[in-house]
Amino acid sequence: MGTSERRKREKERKEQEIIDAARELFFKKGYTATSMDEIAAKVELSKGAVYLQFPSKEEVYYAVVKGGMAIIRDDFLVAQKRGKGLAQLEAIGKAYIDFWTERSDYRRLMHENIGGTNPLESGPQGRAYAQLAGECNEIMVRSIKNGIEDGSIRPDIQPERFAFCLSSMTDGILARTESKGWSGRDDRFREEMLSYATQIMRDMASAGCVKK
Amino acid sequence: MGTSERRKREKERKEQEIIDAARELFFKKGYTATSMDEIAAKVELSKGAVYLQFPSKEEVYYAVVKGGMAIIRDDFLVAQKRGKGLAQLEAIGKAYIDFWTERSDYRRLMHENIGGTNPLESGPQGRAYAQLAGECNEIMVRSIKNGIEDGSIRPDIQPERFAFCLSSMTDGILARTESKGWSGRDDRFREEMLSYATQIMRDMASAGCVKK
DNA sequence: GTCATTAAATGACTATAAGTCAGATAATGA
DNA sequence: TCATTATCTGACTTATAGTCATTTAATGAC
Repeated sequence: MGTSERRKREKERKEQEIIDAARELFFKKGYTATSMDEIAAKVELSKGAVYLQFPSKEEVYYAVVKGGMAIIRDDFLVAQKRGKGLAQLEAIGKAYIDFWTERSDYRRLMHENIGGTNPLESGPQGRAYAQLAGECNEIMVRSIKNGIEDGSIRPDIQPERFAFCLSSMTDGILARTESKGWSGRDDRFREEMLSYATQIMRDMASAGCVKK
Repeated sequence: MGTSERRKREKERKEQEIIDAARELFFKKGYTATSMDEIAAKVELSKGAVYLQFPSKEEVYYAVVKGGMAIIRDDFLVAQKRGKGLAQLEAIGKAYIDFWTERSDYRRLMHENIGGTNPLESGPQGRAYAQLAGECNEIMVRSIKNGIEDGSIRPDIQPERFAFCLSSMTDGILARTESKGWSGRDDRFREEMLSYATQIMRDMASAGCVKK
């Protein structure tokens, strides 16, 4: 019988409905302010039924932000398509900043720090999310290596470390300017800082920048 | 009468006792896992009495981490004392990394993201904390300006922006390596990254690094 | 010393929300 | 028709931040 097959599809459709409802609520009210009861109500299910699909609220969160990370990954792949390594890296940097600038919904959600538990320990959705984040990192590292090979990036740059520092700087700026702690500036300020940060790193990576 | 004077001192002593108890518990179990009831029990007071001193758990948090930020500020002031601007900046960077490396207690606590609300809106303790963070930033900016004036730092560096990017990178690395999301490495990895990050920024700021 | 007034402290209570689970309901297929 | 299995329900448990009516203690005027 194709019954179990259909059941599986049913289950997946329902899972997607929950993710869609959660995304909408998370975007509107934030993660913490959204309750599982609200999500359940939105998909017209009981809370128990939601917990049948996701073991925890955190997993629902990762299922949602996974979508954002997938967009970033896809943008990175496009950015990596043309040009020398340095140009690829610049395009990747631009794609990253564009994403965070344009998708303020994802930005707010992804920087509303949850308990900060390890996604790898959260469950399948957390692992899928971490997987995508890892792919993004690999793409960046790949472009840096390309740049070193084609001579557009300084050979003494360490690809993995440089990529880590670069994305950490961006994330640090985003985290700070999101839950604006000390410097309560606006969107303009964030964009300026992101732009300045990429400029610094570009100059740094560029083969044209050497120690005298 | 010196009564109100004594009362005030009493109140301050009690406040300090609460902060001390909270620090110990936060260090041991983390912010989230520590309840106000536990803090109250530790100082042998009722929860209500604790709320007489602090309007919220968050304010207790800021009262505690304020201590860590004060240490950083003091270390920065010492680091700024001698040498040219670039040497000052390097010493500040080293002090920052040393603090986060040596004080894993403060590091864990200060990077266990709370709801991420604005300290300025939290209350007096939050404001005091933000004040100290601001001072740290000013010290860094000051040293960069010193460096530009004495010729040890590239004149085209923008002090405020550069300082912001530098500390954001460090914070970003710390945040990532603390609640290790994708790259579940160890202390060694964090220290390597922090060291690499400061090296990059030093090279960048150095007057010896110019675009060909 | 007495007592009204003010300050300090108590802890039971409220509110909120994540996660559980015994029992109800619905689908399947023999 | 009915046993079996899958799905769903929502009341319940647990945990904890924050409140507040009530009690207790200190103060100082007389």
